[in-house]
Amino acid sequence: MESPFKSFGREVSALLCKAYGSLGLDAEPVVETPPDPSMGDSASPCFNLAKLARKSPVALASGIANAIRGMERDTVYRVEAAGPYVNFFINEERVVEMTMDAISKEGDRYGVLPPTGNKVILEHTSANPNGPFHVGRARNPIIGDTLVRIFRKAGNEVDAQFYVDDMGKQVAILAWGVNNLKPGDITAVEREKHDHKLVVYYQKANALMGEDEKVKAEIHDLLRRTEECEPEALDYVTSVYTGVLEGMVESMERMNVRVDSFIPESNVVKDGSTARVIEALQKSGYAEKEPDSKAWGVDMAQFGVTGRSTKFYFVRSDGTSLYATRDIAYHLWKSEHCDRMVNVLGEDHRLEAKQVAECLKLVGAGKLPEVVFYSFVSLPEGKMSTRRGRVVFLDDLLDEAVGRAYDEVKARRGDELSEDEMRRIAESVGIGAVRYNIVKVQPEKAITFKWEEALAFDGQTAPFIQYSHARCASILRKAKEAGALSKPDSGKLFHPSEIDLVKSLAKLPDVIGEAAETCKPHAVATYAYEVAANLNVFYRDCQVIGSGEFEGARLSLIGAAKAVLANTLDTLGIDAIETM
RNA sequence: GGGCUCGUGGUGUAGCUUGGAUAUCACCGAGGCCUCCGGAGCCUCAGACCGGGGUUCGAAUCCCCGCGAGCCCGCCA
Repeated sequence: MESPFKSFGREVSALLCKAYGSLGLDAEPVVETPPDPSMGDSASPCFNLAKLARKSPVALASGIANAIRGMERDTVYRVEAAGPYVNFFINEERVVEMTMDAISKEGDRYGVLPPTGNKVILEHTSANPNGPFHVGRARNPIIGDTLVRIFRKAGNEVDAQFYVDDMGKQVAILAWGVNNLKPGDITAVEREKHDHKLVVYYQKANALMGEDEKVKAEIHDLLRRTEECEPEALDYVTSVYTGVLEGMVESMERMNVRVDSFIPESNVVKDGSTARVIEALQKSGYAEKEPDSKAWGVDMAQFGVTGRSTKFYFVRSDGTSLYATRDIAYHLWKSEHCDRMVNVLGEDHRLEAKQVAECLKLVGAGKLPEVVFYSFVSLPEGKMSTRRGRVVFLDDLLDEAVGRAYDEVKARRGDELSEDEMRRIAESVGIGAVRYNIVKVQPEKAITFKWEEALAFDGQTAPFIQYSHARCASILRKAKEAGALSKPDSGKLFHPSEIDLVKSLAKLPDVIGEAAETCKPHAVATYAYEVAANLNVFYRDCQVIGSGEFEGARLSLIGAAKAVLANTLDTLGIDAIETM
């Protein structure tokens, strides 16, 4: 069923078109949201009509409003001319009825859109499995997983894919290090997780490679063998990186991030698709061979790329493929297995993504990926750098957040909750705070990591939203204990705070749909806060339990708000807890 | 040198796609609110569209020129 605001929006446009017609105005109506709710739910400015009709916008507005007042209406309750604007007020009774009805029918599934029949392959994280996540890299799984959840709620079948770079330099260095260095060569780490224990081998091997020609030669030999997909070489690196990957998966799982498929890069070499991509590019007419070399490239200048070098190579002088070549093959494969491709990439991949996209066109791909780029997270003292030891590991951030959440719960409710309950709540609150803090900001904005912001539990944060949800749960529990028998009656909802809350609940399906359409996870984060804030205002203004004839309606409203908060939090991958 | 992205109160941030009325919200700061369903809450006050041009009746929003920050310009990934 269509959401109240969608119906309203369509009706407003239709009414305006009819009014324009009856007044002989040949123009496309403009509809916008007024700055203040007291001015209505939608508005149409009449400035652009002034020239056309040779009348003042003020006169036009009142003429249009008068014309519309005579028309039959459904969700549009009131039409008013206010200066040069025509303001439309939604029929609040209908909004309440439609929304409460939908929520009571659909329950937890309210906000889940009907199936689109589309399959979406959403690639995210795809980090080199050579060490633990730091908070910069953590932006990828959080944005990615939130998008996965958004797309699922928007009615799509989604495959969340992690493209594992098993042929690259990073894993080769790691593998060499693990197999050639002794524990005495490296500095010990406290954490038992494999990604933390193994990354030090990578770091040491990386350093040695720069000093020792023999090491460099051995690593390059290994790299050459993995690039040729020599089975022993691939097994060799795989046996090492799986340990790191396990550690990374563990961190992701702790954050409620789940990947459906791990696709090793070597797949697209083994199955011959990379070779086919190379051939297709060579025949495309846009590629050229380097003289006296097997190397091939496409000059990207013809596609608007500028800079010191515009040449994009897809075959090396020794005839082997490059990372981007294989990435094209991978994307070609994806394009044949889904209706929509979405990638979450760091901003450093912008040029590569452009090169891949242009080449996909050249080889006749049916569709191109939609890419969400995110900017990097830096520290107040500068760029994050693993080499210089200037990093904050994700695991440390999660531990710290959960620890602080634990202190908070213990201080508030230490005497009524069991140790186990407090631990569970702390985990949900701490993890939620971290996820929300990262996802609430537009991906393309750079973030400077500050502990006090990452660990904030009040204001626009996950704990605030979780708290609102728990508050609903608490009221419903209390009502049940008190044996509240009041019948739901949405006709009894008319306090302004009740209406505001219902209006925000009504938006959920639109918010999900729009977030999926525009790939904007932060829109859901903003919405979650809006609902929670409206809930708290309602809570302040309206007594629920013991409110007599209003009790039934208000209990339903609390139930509806709880369902929306739970569903919205779930979309953000944050636990909707019953108590905290 | 060239390109891409970003720039909104002290700090962080929404709005920018599709120009429109008084620019959203949070943190910090100042002041206030529990005999009442959970104070991780609520209320009041203070404070911002990087600069300059242009388009327009109208620009945070579109265009151009600057400035500042990030990222990229490898037969690496």
